[in-house]
Amino acid sequence: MSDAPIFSDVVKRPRGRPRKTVDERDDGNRRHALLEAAAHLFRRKGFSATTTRDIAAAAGMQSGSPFYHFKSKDALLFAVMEEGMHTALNRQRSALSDMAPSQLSAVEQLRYLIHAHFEVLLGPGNDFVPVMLYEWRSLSKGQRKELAQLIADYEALWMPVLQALHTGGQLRAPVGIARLLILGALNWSVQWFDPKKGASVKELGEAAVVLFLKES
Amino acid sequence: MSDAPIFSDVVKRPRGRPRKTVDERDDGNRRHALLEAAAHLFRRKGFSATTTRDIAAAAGMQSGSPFYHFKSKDALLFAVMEEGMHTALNRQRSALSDMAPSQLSAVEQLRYLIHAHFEVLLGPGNDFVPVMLYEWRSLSKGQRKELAQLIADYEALWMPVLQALHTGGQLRAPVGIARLLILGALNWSVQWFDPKKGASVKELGEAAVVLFLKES
DNA sequence: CCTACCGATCGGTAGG
DNA sequence: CCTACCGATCGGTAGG
Repeated sequence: MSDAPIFSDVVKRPRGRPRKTVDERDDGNRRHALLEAAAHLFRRKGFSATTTRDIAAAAGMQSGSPFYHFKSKDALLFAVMEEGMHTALNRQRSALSDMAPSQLSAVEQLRYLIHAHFEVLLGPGNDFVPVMLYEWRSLSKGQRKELAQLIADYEALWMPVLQALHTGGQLRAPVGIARLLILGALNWSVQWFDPKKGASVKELGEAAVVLFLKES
Repeated sequence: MSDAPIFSDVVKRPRGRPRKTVDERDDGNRRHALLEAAAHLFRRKGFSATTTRDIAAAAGMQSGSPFYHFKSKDALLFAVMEEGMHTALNRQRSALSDMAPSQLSAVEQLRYLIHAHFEVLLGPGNDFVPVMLYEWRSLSKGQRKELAQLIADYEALWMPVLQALHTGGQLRAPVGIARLLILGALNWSVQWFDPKKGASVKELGEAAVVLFLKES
């Protein structure tokens, strides 16, 4: 057997995992693998109890490598939450624009908002939003302020619908408090919802609609 | 002034903080000071981000002293949660027994349950129940199992009331899901409630009653 | 309940 | 993105 390499590029990758095609290059791919791993672990064990070594291992890297992609553990948490909020906002905006042409009733609009909210929250493989909901205290003041804008945008989508329901008599509680209580009821579901038993996400959404509205 | 002690017990306490009366002895006092400090810090920073040194300092002790009262940091967390659940259960049971003689309507019973729940959750200086609600994942399997019984007892107090409301047509969602959604709406309030602004605990309770019931 | 301490782990970095 | 490593911190303990 000859020691001489036949193709020069054989020499060029002596170590590392093989790369199937040119399109699978590491661009933002590795970075996002870290985000997925971080979201999963932050949710399961909490931010503080998760080590950057855990995250690195889950993404198939060595212990120091996450810091090539993120400045700090904090920055990783922030990036997870930011992606979670963008997912939720995009999902909700497309839900609202879908129904704009048909001019649905306020009741139907709330139904859409609730179902979309549950889907983002409880859908398979979406750990980003739960982390956003349950690790707020781990953020710095500056990070909170930045995310607060996205949260305000999200809540603003609900207000006109709730206001219309209040005016129409289907929602009797004060609108501001109603929003907090309703979103709380929905958000708390990440603590107990189990897709493998009990109600489905769809059934859960319908139960919520029926619970909050005087008629539906 | 004579150097000779008049009472022999003056000699018996050469060091330590002065003790006002015999009744204020350290018995379970120091232990409970640790529990209070732990509850406060676990709530504010989370279990994992709180060090046993933080807790010791907040209780006026040295770093190793908490382990004289508790076997481990885990045991401290468990004790905090257990006390939280006992507080909630006792509060709710006395609320229910208060109204038994007068035979209130199911609507009034739910009103009592909701108000009592908010008071325990949002009342001043009660960090025990919030820790119970938000640090569940930090417990071991065995600890979870032990607390699950107390939680089941607590939830069982709500079921007959919700069932009666469902039968009476004031609550249309399935009773099991309704309980989860309602308690979720209430529990989430620890994330946003601020006694210094917005609604009071009482107003919040009334808003919740009005939100969930078809008539009230 | 304090003093003094240990072994382990953790976030992060230099230099490639 | 890996190797090798540092300084700091942490839960817990022995012995009083």
